[in-house]
Amino acid sequence: MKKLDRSFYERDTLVVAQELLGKYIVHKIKGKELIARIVETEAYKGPVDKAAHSYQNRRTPRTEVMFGPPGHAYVYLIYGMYLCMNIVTEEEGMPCAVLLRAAEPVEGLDEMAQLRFNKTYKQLTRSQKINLTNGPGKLAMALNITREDNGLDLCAEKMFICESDSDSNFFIGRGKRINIDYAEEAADYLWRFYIKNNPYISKVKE
DNA sequence: AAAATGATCAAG
DNA sequence: TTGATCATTTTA
Repeated sequence: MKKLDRSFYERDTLVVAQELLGKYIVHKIKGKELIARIVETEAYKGPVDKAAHSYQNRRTPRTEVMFGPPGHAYVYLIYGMYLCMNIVTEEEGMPCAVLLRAAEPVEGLDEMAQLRFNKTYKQLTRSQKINLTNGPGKLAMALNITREDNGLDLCAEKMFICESDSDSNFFIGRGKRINIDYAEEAADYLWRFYIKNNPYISKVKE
């Protein structure tokens, strides 16, 4: 598997969000590799996007990493309990990112099961296996992503994204982003992307 | 349907 | 300093 380099991320956020589908996120943890296949993403284009934390280039301690170079992790706490994993995109100074919303567990299944449910993978119910990484907070928990990972360079060794060498044969679905009702007209942008018919995409309320 | 839970940020 | 808000998940 070949690691993506910085030029992959230094492009339009909508393109990066779509092209991240089917790629593998790898997190090295205590000599083990936790690996999951990305199946759902959302684009956040700060300068023009009312849904983004960095809307109108709002620069605060939290949004600072999005102003930095692409290919870094933007990790933040949401609802007081869960972390969301994003990847900074576009050129330095453009506060944009892609939220990783869901993935398909590939390697390190026992570690993920432990992190999510404090069980071995074998002990999980069918429902729990599906629920390991099918939402942004769940994904971050299963991959052991923490606040310390905020700002981490994803072109380095600890955590990175790899090309899929197989299974890049899928259709991409597109829809409105989730839980951004406050964002007025931006709430209707079709900036959420997912692999059609993949069982690990997040639950969407109708 | 609603609780859990705490950082964040703009207003006062 | 305060308090509303929140790119969610779980439980009931």
